[in-house]
Amino acid sequence: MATPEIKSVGKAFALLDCLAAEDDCVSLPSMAKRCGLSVATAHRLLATLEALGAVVHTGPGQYAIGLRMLDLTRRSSFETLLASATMPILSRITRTTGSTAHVAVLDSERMVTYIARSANRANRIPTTPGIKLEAYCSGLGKVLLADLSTDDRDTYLADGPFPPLTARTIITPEALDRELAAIRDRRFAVDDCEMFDNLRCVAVPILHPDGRVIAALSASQDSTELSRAQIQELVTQLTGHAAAISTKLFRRGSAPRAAH
Amino acid sequence: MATPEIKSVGKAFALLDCLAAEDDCVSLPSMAKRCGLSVATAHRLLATLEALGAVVHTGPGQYAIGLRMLDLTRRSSFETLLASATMPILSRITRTTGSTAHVAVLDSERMVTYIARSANRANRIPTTPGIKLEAYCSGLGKVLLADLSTDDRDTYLADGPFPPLTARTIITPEALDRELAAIRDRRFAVDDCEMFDNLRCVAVPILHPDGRVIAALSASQDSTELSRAQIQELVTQLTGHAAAISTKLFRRGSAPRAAH
DNA sequence: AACGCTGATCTCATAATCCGAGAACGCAGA
DNA sequence: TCTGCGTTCTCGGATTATGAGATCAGCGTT
Repeated sequence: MATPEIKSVGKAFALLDCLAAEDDCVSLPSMAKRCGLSVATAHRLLATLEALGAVVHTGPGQYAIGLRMLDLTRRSSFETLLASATMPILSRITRTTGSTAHVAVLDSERMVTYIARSANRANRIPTTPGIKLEAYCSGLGKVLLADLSTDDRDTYLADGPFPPLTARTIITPEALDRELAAIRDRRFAVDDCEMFDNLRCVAVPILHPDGRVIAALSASQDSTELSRAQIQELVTQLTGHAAAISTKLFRRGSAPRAAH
Repeated sequence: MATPEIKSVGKAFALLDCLAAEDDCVSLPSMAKRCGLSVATAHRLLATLEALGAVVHTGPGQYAIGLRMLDLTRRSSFETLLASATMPILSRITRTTGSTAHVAVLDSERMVTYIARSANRANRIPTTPGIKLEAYCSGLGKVLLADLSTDDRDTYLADGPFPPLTARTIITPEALDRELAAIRDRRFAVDDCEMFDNLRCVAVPILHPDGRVIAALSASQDSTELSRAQIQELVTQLTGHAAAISTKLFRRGSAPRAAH
């Protein structure tokens, strides 16, 4: 049998969810009902959470998330979490395929922010965590751009320019727009020596459960070591890893038990 | 007997504390030891937290705070928490003393940011939540300035100027420095019609358990209704309320049980 | 290739912990 | 004073958590 779950902890988080939901302050009985708990149990749990500083009881019918919760997340951010969650997987990709692997997100300026990487021996890509590079010319960037809203994408394409970094760089807004549509269609991007000569790269999206692209995962290799024929297999592998990352990040097991 | 605490929840938070502590990733056995838990128990709790998304197991010896924790605190901030925790107390102050009551913090520009207020009927003070006013001329501001480090205080005093808002406003850096020293000494500030004519105000610090001043609490009244003789009694009341707020915010009951 | 290490996972009987209905309480407004 | 709402408490019964140790899995070493 799988490891049994501590039910009290799940209930405590159900209550915390209620408090974090839009309505700022809720009463104990209403939270109890929403979480399928008896009033007595909800009270005990809230009293415990309050003693721990995770919840503050500010008055009748008023509970709120406490300072302790803020302290616990003070050193965390989506980026650092993504980095630590993906590092082991990046290492495995490098080990099994010989590629340099990257994870990146798109910032508000439409630049690609590199979150983490695992380099192979022949790595030539000058990425360090936190560095920002142009989006239009890399596999990661194109995957991330492909999921922009139509408006945002049009703005990006109109803003240009897209200077050529190699002979194969996509440099016209029209061609880039077609490329992004193709990427949305097949759910992965290929950078065929568009950023560096002789460097091929495959990138796939990392998805939020709601379908949004929240990050991208890529594997790069010298074009002498990654033939076009091998690309599809690499895509399959990366897609699996991307799904694993998504699962790891968003796993959420707390179906509120409906009381009789 | 007082409400019994759900022990599992306390243990879960002890583990979360380990993860939030400086060292980013720790192994299960080391966390178990640090929290005084058996390996089996720690494992069960971590598995539960992982299923809830509160913790991510990124690899052997690597656990980290999960996305769920970020989601729970997304809508919270110290300021909103302070506001909801103090509102009921501000109301009570207004009810029992007839004063207008305020809570405020100092921002990075040394301006007083008003967090919450409860106005009496004759209120003339134009404060709304989030508004920022000068610090040198109010009770709240002076309490907050008094706790600046010597360097920061000197910088503030040197930066000036301090334009007079009434005939009693403290306008020279020397006098303000002396006033702040006196406030540190007696642990409360009085604004004797320094900001508005005929408006007296008493302010006390709200303290972090480590002694730092993190916010201030004030009560203001028309000088015809608050004689200088009544000030000391008001201070006593406010001090009690400030201590109650501090307790409410920082309560922390999770002594890790030392295993035999 | 077998070894030893570290960390993670599982098993199971024991007993400690948690549960829930309902009653009582405190407070505020009608 | 009465009513309503939200909170707090009580207590026996049983679900639930506990912990030592065996097992498993991965990795770097001898």
